[in-house]
Amino acid sequence: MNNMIDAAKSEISALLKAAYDRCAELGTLPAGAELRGTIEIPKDVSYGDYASSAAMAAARQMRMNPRKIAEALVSAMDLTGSYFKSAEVAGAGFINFRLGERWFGEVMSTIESMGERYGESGEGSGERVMVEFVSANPTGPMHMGNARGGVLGDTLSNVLKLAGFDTWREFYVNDAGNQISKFAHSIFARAMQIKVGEENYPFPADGYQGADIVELAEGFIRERAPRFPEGKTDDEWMDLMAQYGLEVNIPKMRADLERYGIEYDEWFFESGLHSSGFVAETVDKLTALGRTYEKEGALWLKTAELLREKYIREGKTPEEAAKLDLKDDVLRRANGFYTYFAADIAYHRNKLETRGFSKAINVWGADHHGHVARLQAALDGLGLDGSGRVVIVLMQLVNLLQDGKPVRMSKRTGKAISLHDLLDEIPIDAARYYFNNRMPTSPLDFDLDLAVRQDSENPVYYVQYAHARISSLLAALQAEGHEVRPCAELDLGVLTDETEVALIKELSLLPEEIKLAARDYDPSRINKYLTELAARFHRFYNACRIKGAEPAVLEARLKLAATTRLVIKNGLAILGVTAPEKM
RNA sequence: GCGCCAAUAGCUCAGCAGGAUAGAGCAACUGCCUUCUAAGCAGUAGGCCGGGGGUUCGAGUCCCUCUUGGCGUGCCA
Repeated sequence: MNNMIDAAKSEISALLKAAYDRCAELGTLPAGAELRGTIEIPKDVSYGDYASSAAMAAARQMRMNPRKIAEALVSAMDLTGSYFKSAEVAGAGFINFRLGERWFGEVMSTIESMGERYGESGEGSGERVMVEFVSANPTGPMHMGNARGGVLGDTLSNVLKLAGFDTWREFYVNDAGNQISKFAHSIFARAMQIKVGEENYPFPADGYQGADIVELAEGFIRERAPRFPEGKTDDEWMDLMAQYGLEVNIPKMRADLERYGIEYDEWFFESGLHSSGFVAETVDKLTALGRTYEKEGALWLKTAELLREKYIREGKTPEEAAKLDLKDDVLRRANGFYTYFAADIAYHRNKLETRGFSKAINVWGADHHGHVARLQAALDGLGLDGSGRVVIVLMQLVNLLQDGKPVRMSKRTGKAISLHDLLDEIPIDAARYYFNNRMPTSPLDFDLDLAVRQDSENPVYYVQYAHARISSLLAALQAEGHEVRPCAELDLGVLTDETEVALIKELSLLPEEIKLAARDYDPSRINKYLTELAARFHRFYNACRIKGAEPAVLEARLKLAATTRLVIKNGLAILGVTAPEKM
């Protein structure tokens, strides 16, 4: 088994069950009970390595004092050949287990045999899931929120893959709809201003103000239409401008993301859903299912009805559901165009039905949370179980700070700091670590002055330093003729210092951390884990010298250091952060 | 009004499907390099876990309620 935490826990379950069966047979405990209770790792090592609360959980059912139950179980327990060297009763009825040499040896040999794949598990059983993230509007540069979403989506994809899911990364390109029309109008206005003078042509009040729009207008005239505005209607020009703008912007986005270490399996274009008729077909299907109605020339989705059904399925009473203040949504405007919502329903139908992903996982900014339940309910209405299969990871927004004060960001006024600029300022490793350093649900303050600093203030260096330190250590010992040898040739039982034991236990946690990060859609756990792992190593390093130790101890410690380096490297790889040999 | 997310040390945040004495980093103070990288380590100090009820053998964690803050509630995306 790769996950030595699971291995230890399942052995405890088996030991407890065997002990209980024996007790029931002997009559020391009442028969017919089911053992429950948690098995956990106590915070305080003086309580052992694992603790079971089974006796306390069984107290009521057996009508016995929990301590008496625990004592009966422990005295009937046979630890011979197990991972544990002792089990004892403590506190109100906890059974505390202490790990023995066999378990520590297996942790080391598991990591050795798994190598770069250590951390993998089969939780996902190969299930195909899509992670859609960033999906920024291609009408301008990506901002700090996209920078966070990019790291979150990319890292989450890595975590899911290691947890056994067949993961697909996708960028949804919103190349249709109102934003694009506004984009075209903005470029058109800038182009006119170039031709007739800024004061002679008004810029639309809701247009994109950024300098990038002026550049697009200049580029368009230079490369595509030196004679603009002659020869075509305004609408024709605008179509060409939108097309040109996307042709320039999308490769730029792709390049910025690649520089950031993010690559997608697919860039999926919204326009394709419209041109293939899939949006219209999806809306028609909802209509055929009786889920729409017409009002004031527009076609509406009965969102309120769908949401009430969803909430009742999830446990609300019909009375509670009836009280909620819910609104319907327009799918097709009075002008005949489909809304973004209609396209989004079609897109998710495409993910789940056409392409058959078992889950559609989306990283969204928290400001879109109002759409989560609506989208799920709409897909429920199509019979696709949107409530179960559409997972939205809501990410709180980024507050940019400079000189300790918030910087107001707005794409419309062009005052945002772009991802592109950020990557010019801050090392990729620091940015990737920093943006993944908080749970998605927690707002993130991005302190420009702090992130720019390339010193120990930046937590990524703490982890990287441990890796570099080990690398140089291994090199120094290699120069003296000491090679890292396989577990089979070593006596790892000599690793008895508390810092050594604590380090091995920490090494065993990576697969478990990945499993939990995947379960909770929270890759920031990996940052915390790596910080803790690095801390355990630094403690070991300060407490135990390797050079000059007894040969058997030296070799075991050398192996421990090399194993730690591998685990740090695997962990940093999940984050897309490099593991330097030197610092 | 309704809905979503939050509230834990001076600051920024952890707290793993409810477990034993609530943790880390930063900031403050004290120590540790003639020996493997001091971007490191050891230690001191710092808390009615927003208030109040409830469930439980046991609550920072679950439920209800109140208070405060962020966000949302478009024929925008």
